[in-house]
Amino acid sequence: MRANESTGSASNAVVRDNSRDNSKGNPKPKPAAGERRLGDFLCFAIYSANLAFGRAYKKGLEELGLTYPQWIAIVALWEQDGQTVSELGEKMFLESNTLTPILKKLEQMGYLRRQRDPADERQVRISLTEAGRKLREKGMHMNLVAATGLKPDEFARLQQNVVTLRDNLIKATAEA
Amino acid sequence: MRANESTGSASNAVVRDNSRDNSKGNPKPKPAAGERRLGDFLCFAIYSANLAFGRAYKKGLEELGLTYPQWIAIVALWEQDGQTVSELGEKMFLESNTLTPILKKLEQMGYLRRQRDPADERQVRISLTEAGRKLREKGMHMNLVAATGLKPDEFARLQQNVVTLRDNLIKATAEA
DNA sequence: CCTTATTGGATCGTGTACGATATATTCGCG
DNA sequence: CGCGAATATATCGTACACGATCCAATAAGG
Repeated sequence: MRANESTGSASNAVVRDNSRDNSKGNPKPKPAAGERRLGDFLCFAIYSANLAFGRAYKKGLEELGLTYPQWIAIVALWEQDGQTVSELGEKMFLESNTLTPILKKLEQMGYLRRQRDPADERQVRISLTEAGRKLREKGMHMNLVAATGLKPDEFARLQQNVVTLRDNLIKATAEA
Repeated sequence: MRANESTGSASNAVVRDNSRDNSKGNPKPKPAAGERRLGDFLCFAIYSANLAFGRAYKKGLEELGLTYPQWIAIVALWEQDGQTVSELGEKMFLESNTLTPILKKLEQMGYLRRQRDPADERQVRISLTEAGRKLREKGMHMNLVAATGLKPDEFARLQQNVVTLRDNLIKATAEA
């Protein structure tokens, strides 16, 4: 076994502007100065945080027999029933090509119904079944606030910042 | 005939019992106590922000002929060459089952080499080729800071908060 | 040495994401 | 009314994520 790198430190973010310590590993020899490392990318922070959320939710969702996007769809439908696919897609930031398989799966599991709108047969309206609503209740207990290690006000502020970030990105992307 | 789809029985009219008829300007109808709406979930904010980042990067990455995870791998390898698959996985928060196909693709594209470590043939060491390093240079210009609509200090603080959140989640998940 | 356990990657199956495309339905306009 | 454009959803191909599992190479223990 090689001695030099069997337990490499996980990525240490080095934010240059307000260099906060977070020094827990040993610094590795850096190839160059002045270039951005992985830890400097906000997009990577979000990306990896999303993976981390997925893993944190996994256990609770397994008990429900759902995946993460499936669960989000249930929550979104519980808020308002009878949404069309594209309305749901707006909420979830997904399009029909992603949403349709998820919805078909959930329908097959008996948690929702998909039916063409008689007034406009192009549209499909989604409504939770009784089982679907029950599922939403059962998932109510899943609360990861503690796992985030954030105080309630930090939690709320961070969420608001991320939402703003997301909306700005979408706007900028649409304009470009 | 419609494409295929069996949207279930036709016997049920679309019932919109909790129809909150999203007319613009209405105050948000209050759900029962303790019930969180989609917008209240930090995990959903992160999830959708990640989607938004993917879309924002898409254009720039297309010019490089890379996907988002492929690009992250290039950046991570540029930081330190000769990493093993699992070391790279620690940085990217991915495991071999996800990483191996990505690395094989990048190898096939000529951006990196994968070779068994002679000292321990179980390990595979990854090193960027010249083309791979050039690619990293070419991608250097991709900068979405402006698109985030955040001031540099806000950007840095948000990133640090997300990193902390991620690490707390991982810790909490590992402990559970 | 020989056997067994562990480790590092790879493979497989399922489920998202998403661009490109297909198809059905409705709309607009002559 | 008829027909092309627009709309809403579905399908297809590619590429992640990830649990489960397989395999080769090494470590561990007699």
